[in-house]
Amino acid sequence: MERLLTIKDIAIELGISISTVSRALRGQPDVNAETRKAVVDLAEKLDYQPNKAALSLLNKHTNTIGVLVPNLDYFFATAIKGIDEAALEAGYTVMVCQSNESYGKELINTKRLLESRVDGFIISVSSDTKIVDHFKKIQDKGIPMVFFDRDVNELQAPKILLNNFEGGYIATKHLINKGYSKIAFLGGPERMSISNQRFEGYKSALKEAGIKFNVKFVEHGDFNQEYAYVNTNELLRAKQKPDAIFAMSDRLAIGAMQSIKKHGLRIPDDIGLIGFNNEPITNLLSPSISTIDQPAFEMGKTAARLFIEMMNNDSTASSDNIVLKPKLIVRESTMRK
Amino acid sequence: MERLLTIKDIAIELGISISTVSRALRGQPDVNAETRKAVVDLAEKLDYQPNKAALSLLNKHTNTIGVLVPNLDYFFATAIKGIDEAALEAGYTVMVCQSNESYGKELINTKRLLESRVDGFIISVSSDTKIVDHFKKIQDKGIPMVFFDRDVNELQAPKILLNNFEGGYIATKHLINKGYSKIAFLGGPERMSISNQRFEGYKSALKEAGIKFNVKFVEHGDFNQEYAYVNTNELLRAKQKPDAIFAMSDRLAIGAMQSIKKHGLRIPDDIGLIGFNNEPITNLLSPSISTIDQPAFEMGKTAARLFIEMMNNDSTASSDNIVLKPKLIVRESTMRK
DNA sequence: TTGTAGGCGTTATCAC
DNA sequence: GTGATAACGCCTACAA
Repeated sequence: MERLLTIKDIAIELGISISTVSRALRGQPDVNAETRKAVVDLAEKLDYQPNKAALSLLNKHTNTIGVLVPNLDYFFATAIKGIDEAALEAGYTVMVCQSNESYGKELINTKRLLESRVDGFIISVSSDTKIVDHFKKIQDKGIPMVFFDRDVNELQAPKILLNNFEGGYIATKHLINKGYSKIAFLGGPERMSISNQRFEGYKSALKEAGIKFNVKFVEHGDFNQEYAYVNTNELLRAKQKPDAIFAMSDRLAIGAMQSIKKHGLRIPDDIGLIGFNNEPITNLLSPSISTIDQPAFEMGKTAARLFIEMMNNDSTASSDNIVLKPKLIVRESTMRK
Repeated sequence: MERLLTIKDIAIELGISISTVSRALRGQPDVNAETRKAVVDLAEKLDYQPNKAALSLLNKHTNTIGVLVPNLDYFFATAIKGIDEAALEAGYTVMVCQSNESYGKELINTKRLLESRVDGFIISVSSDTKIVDHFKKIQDKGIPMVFFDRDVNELQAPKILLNNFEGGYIATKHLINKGYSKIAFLGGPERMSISNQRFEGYKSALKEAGIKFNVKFVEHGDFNQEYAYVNTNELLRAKQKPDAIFAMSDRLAIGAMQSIKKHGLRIPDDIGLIGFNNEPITNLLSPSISTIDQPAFEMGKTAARLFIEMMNNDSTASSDNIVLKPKLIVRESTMRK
């Protein structure tokens, strides 16, 4: 790589000292107007860009936030937009890494971000992550971090979460209100906090309605559509068939929908279906899928703001959780006559 | 931010010199085995991470690729996965910035990436970008860059493109083969290369089939679904109605579909519809939408590989375009009996 | 108003 | 085998 322009080059060109150039460029008061103009003009003409690495070495901060996400699907892409916006406002740059739901990749990314000396982290852990020592180490170093969407019980750090329990509760209750009673739950990986919390909400709504919880109506597994398809097949092949399905994500709901259609059942008449996330696609499918809205953009923005606040107050220890409210979105897939 | 551990700390702790620590950590041969072990163990224990900024200052490179994309929708998210994968293999880190299709944001991002001293750029320009001086400046500095997906005629640089002309051609030809003849084109912003190339392919297919090109069947506009909805309304309200629509993106096709349904027309019987991109959603809608597949992951991976090759050969001037082939995906929306 | 010197974390080049 | 030292690009006392 070519050597890029430095203030030294400008100084030499102009026959003045480096410090004067530095001062002129940063608008310090004690610089002769002419000198300043000469410097600024030349810098402009030569398209000078300060070297962040040098700054970072000097200032002990990079003005960079490391963002760790499991993937770039609709939810996270939207959340990142929110993070991006808030970060930009505050003069921060964002470095995004995706783990692809893999613990190993998350580890590598964490290391890289640490080497890049990001000022802090905004994290949503991979579903594959069982031990969180890599995050504990970050904390030990006194580097602030904020978690969002996916909770990590083992870690004391500020978290921006959705009230997943409530989400599961209102989804299930909605199904019950619509007259469904044999409600199945399509979950994510067993240990996943968000999946489990939604599951608890589901059970709570059943209990409240006096409906006995039935283990046979519960399926757990991976995060993808194919899995949901297979598991729904199983539910529909069983002797005891559900008359409604609450899927813990829209992706899973779509997989379920495909299975239901393949079985020749009608939604919502034969079987009700509700998802979670309010991905735009749920409104385009036929029938459109009822779901629980999760304010992705707002979550990202809030996470970034909280992070920036922490940076400003130097309070890396804040551990207040911010819990956002889920919202029921009723569409055709649960509108049984 | 706290001061992070440095090799100096390790040196002091161990009562040896900084250079020895450096050598030990980097596995240089001329270090006493015991010394090495002491250093490595302590570094491990204290979770030492080298400071990239210092390295970068010294080495004049950052091992970082700046990636500039218009957004994080399905296509770009997938392409970024490809870039990521290839970059990781080669020891590069990726910094992703999205312009939100805004020229101003693209400018800011370019500047930031430049300040971060990325070793080079992988770029897909915003649809809003009319002048490309900011990219010319990068070239002038001798920093390598690779473009993908969206072409920029004014710039001489390697590009990974889809054969958009061919894509437009095969999409239109498919409609013609299915018996449609009054085929409308739903385009993106007027100046956009990809939109225009697809448009040319469309016209070429019409001509070949002896179908007279009709300006009234052409709509241009923004990139989003709502726009496509409005413009399709217009097409369907006109005296001369099309019997098929070729939308230059799946997003637009979805907007068109909503409009068609609202008008009470049946797809594919009353009106045929084909999109472009092969977003997964097109296969889930009812009817499923025929489309043109664009190998997003491969494009990203190829772009990154080309970039890395350029870095290794120090040949910043290569300007071979790599043109990938589009593939027709036939689904229900064009399967007229 | 301007210049000099020291330092941020790391490596490379010499010397010992 | 190990240790000083200079250098990377920049900023900030301090000195002039």
